[in-house]
Amino acid sequence: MPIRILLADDHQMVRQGLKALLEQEGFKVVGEASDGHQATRLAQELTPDVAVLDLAMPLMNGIGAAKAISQVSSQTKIVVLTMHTEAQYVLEALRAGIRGYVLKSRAAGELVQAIREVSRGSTFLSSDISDTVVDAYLNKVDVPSDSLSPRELQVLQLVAEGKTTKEVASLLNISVKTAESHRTRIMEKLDVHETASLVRYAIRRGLVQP
Amino acid sequence: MPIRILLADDHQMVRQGLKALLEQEGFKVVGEASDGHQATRLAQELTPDVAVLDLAMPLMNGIGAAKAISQVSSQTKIVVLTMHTEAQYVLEALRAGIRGYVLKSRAAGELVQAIREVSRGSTFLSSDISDTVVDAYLNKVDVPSDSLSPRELQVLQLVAEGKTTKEVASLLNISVKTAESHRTRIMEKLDVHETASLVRYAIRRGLVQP
DNA sequence: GAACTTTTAAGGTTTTTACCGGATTGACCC
DNA sequence: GGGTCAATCCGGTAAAAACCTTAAAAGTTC
Repeated sequence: MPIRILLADDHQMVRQGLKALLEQEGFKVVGEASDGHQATRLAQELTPDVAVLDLAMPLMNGIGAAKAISQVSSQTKIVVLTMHTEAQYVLEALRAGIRGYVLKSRAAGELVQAIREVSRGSTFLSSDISDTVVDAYLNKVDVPSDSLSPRELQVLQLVAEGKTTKEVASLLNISVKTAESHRTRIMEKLDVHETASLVRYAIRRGLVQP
Repeated sequence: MPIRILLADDHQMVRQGLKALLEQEGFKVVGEASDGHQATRLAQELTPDVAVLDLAMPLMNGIGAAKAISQVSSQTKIVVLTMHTEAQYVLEALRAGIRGYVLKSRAAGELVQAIREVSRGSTFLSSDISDTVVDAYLNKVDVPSDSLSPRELQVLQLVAEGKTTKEVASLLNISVKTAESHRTRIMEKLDVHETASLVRYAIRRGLVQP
């Protein structure tokens, strides 16, 4: 029985390419998503063996999606696929319980390997990444994790994507007033006072792409 | 005889995926590059029928590579592949003589179609691209300049730094209304509709730090 | 179960933006 | 010289968004 895969990347063309590669390797791509929300819904519906998630996705990024998927489909293993080598991203992913971290700049064989490893309970990190992690561990460089709650991170990402408060509210199924409250609290916590600073912060945190 | 293609994208994994897709369609991928310099060298050496170039590449971006390739291999037609829908990217590409502009967010079929069109001398633009741009291009109307005026750059930077319109006005010794109209004009030119997008654009242009 | 954080929400006020308009200047073109 | 056009400047009004204050469930921690 082939390994069943959910593929999430915001670029359809990239997804189709990866799908072609994975199916050549004998995997079965059972679902495709272009944002974190969709990925979560599909994971719940399909309970795939492995979810391959891009880190940079609209509405909900890869880390958020990983957490959400773990809740709705605990047997689904997660592989993150990204262009980012920085320790900050890697460590955040590891803290979120992600067991596979693969760079888009590497050969497709690494993704294949990662999927095989995580699906049998092991871990896989692209080779450049291992050093980063080891270094960070040895030096005990604890990345300053912001004190924002999950919901706040979600709201922050949407704001940084340019969504109005009204749109944020509707996307999260909460009232406009609640969305405003989240936003206010985020600004308090970060001690910033305008949207522009929020956007720059979100970019530094890797929640959205410049 | 199959259409001979040069594929340039800084992510090997994406390249391999696209290669798989294109070869399924009967194209022949004769070369792969991970930056603009390499793409130019390979184009000179291989004289492919079509070069598919990512816009965001290290060392030399897609536009630069397109110009260089036109010089060293004039019969090579160029298709740009990118995630950017904003008017200024499209216009810059069109001015550089690029005849195919395809979004990564669209289906792979669009890339296939684009390659076929440009290789027989026609043009192809992904459908999501700003209507005004397409209109302007197709009607050969004078292409609206995407380049921001000095004043507009100044305003953009201040906005991206988090200054309120009121502050911008006071810093530049103009009325709030004038600052507003500058900002409106900037947004028109860039084809964006919220502050967040302005901030991200300013960061990409290096006007402000994230 | 007391203390705390998170998430939710509302009412009232202030600020900002969107959309309409116009004026002036300077550069460029025929 | 007259026409055109982009850049810069400014205003009014209506709508939208943000801000301030308050607060109540729900969940966590100790």
